[in-house]
This record gives sequence, C-alpha cells and structure tokens, in this order.
Amino acid sequence: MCKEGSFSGDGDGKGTRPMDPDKPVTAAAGGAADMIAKLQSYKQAGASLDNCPIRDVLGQIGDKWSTLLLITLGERSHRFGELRRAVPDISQRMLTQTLRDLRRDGLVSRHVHPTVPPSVEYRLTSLGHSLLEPLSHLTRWADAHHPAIRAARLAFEREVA
Amino acid sequence: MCKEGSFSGDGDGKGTRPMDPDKPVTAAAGGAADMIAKLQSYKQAGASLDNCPIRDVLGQIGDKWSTLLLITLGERSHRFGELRRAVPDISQRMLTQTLRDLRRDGLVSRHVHPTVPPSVEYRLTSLGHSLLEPLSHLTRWADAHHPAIRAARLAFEREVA
DNA sequence: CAGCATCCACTGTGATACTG
DNA sequence: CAGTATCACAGTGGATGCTG
Repeated sequence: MCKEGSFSGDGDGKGTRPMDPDKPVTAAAGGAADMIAKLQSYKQAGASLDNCPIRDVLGQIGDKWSTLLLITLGERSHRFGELRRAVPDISQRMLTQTLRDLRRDGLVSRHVHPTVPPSVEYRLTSLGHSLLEPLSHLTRWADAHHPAIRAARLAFEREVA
Repeated sequence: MCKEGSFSGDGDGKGTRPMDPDKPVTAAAGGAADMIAKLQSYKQAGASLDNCPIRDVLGQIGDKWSTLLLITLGERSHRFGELRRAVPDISQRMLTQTLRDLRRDGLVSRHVHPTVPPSVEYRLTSLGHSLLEPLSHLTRWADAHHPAIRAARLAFEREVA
C-alpha cells in the first residue's frame, strides 16, 4: 500500500514539488518521467496499486460530475439550487452525492445560512482550489486534442468494420 | 482560443469571493480561469455537456486502468503479457478491453509481429504521449495532496459520526 | 430550498473457460 | 501468447416521492 506521510519514495527530492502555483510547465518530459518513476516505486512499495494516490484521485474526479462541479465552483461559490441550474443535466441525487464526496475529500466546504428557507453555500476549499490548476492542464489537453480523438474513433470504427 | 473569459469581469453583486486566506488563487487562476471560461462556452454552445471534451477525456482516463496502462506504456512499449505482469491485479479481460479503448481513441497503437507464437506490442502514439504531460500534473498533485485528502476523509468520518 | 430514501436500469469489473 | 465468450455481481446514476 501507499506510504503515509512521505508520498514519494525517492529521497532525491526531484519528485517532491510542493505545489508551487506558478511552476513552469516546461517540465513536460520531466513531469512525465517523474510520474513513471513514481509509479514504479508504488509497485515496489506495495503489491497492490489499488490505493495509490493516482487511483485515489482519478477515481474521484473521474466520475461523471466531480470535475464539472469543481470547475463551476472554481468560478465562484454556489448555492445548491444554483449548482442545479449551472449543471442542468445533473440529478439532484447525484448533485448531493457528488458534493458529499467532494466535501469528504476536503475539496469543497459547505456553509449553512440559518435563514428561514434554508440556504446552503458550497465553495472550494484551498485544497479544492489547488486542484483546479493541474486539472486545467488536462482540460486544455482535452480541448486541444478532442478533434484528434474523435477522428481516431471514426478511423477505428472504419477499421474494425 | 479561450478568449471568452467574460466571467472574469463578473461584477455580480456577490463578487466578494470569501477566500481562504492561506491560499491566494492568483497564479492558478491563469489556467483555471481559462478552463472555467471554456466550460461556460460549452454550456452555451450545446444544451448538453455530455460530449464536451472534458467529460470525454476524463471519462476515459477516469476508469480504473487507463492511466495505469498509459503511464506504464509511457516508460516503454510493452507486449500483452508484459503489461499483465506490469499491472498484476488487472484481469486479462480488462487489459484487453482497456487497450482496445485506448487504441480506439488513438492513444495507443498495436503492432502484431507475425511470429509463430503470436507477439503483440503496444506502444503510445504521439497523441498518447502528449497526454502524459498534463496527466503528470495531476498525478503530482495527487501525490502531494494525498495525505491531506486522507486526513480530510478521517475528519469527515468523525464529523458525521 | 435543500436533501434523503427508495426502486430500478445500466455499465463496469472480475472469474472462469475456451480458441487461433 | 494473445486474445474471445459467458456468466455473475457491485457500483453508478436516474426517476420519483417525501421531509425539515
């Protein structure tokens, strides 16, 4: 299993970057190599990769609604109903549940205003906010390469057919 | 692209974003704001967010095995059996299926060597390789903040109890 | 308004056995 | 070796109705 306090097995420190917000993106290959090396160390550390950070985080934000809510809350804090309207095709069940999971992981905080019609405000915690930046790299990639992916899918369909 | 940052000058009445004092959002806002603006434009473009790039990509790499395989293949190309050994707890069914999906999206290519015992080599395409970099930002974040997340989960458990 | 409870369909995942 | 096929099951997500 994964280690507790020190997440990187390496002692050289090249893998431990303490979330500098304006880190240069130039660490392209470096970042990837880092990631690969990290994975290797996980494999050696524990037999199971089930609870390694990568899985843990991706399992969460990889679900259907988390990122959408995270980004929406990244704009500004929203009330429950606002979120429903902001993400129209989410069911109220999933909104509640996803918010709960996000809250559970410390990414979102919940603030109840004791008014007569209850009013609950959700907003990103600092942790949640810090996730937006790495997430944006991914969404930027997704955006940039989405046409390529769709093209690949079409090509694949033809290929199999 | 991404010029539609209209929300930045929001000027809405509640523009006062009560921010956690320990986390200035300044630097992260660059990429993140872009992402937020993009989401806004998606919402306006189509009624459904189902097929927006973010969902499309995250839905793929958010599954249980894709990232693991992507990173593993990022190290070097692997044969089928090598991948099984490299990711011990994947079932052969899921390995096949995930590889197929990855291939479908043009992230991985498949090369059959017509030897007597069939030998198939999988490797990242350039598209797949390009995904490694943004992905590494996320894994780095995951790694760095995993303790915080686990702490939040523990705190949450206590809180509800 | 915000949220919970229930029922239900679909999909992702795994175990096992079989094939080219 | 590199798959495919079948079955079984758990988790996810949607629809609906109810509550404080």
